[in-house]
Amino acid sequence: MSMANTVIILDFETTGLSPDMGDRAIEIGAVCIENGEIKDHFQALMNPGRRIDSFIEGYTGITNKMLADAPPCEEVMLEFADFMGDYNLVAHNASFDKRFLDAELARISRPYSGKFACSMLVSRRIYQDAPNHKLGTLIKHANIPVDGVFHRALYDYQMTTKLWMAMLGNINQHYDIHDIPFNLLQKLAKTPKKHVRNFLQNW
DNA sequence: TGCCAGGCCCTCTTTAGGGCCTT
Repeated sequence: MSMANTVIILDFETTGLSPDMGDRAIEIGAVCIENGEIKDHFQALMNPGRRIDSFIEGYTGITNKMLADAPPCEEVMLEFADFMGDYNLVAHNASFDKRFLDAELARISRPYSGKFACSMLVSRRIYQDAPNHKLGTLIKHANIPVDGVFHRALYDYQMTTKLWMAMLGNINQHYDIHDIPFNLLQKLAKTPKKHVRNFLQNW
């Protein structure tokens, strides 16, 4: 198995926007993708040790009752740390998920060496004419079918996975780049939009 | 329902401000 071709796509639901302001993770959903195929997944609610407000209940679909029965953050994050290992990571607006991953893993003293790529930054370059680059909008823009009942807390990581696969397929198809390496996607996320075509054509 | 934070990105820019994304 090649580590370079394996990535973990993840999504956190949290009590708010900033771990520096005391916010905690309340759910983690993740998929392990190896050579473009889903190999494993991880999904768990976690109890942050205090009640969440009604906005977060409505926004995520996660209730205080659900969290009361969930194991504590520390227990879930230990299991997730084993799941993610040192693989590279993908998230939609990765700077957000990275802050929470760093904060939660620091609490249990679990360092990791995987690097992040951001599906939102890549989408701003691959789908430059999308109305906006919210996850739900991109799913519609790319004509990606969404199966099952939409429930944000449980399905965002699956939609991110479908979006990520669609963007890899787009690059593969339009630029004939096979076995797209992780560092291509990291560099693409920093490439000025007007230079994206040249960047990919000259890869 | 979001004022919080932070990185990206555009522009009436770089001696800055504000919108986009994430919960």
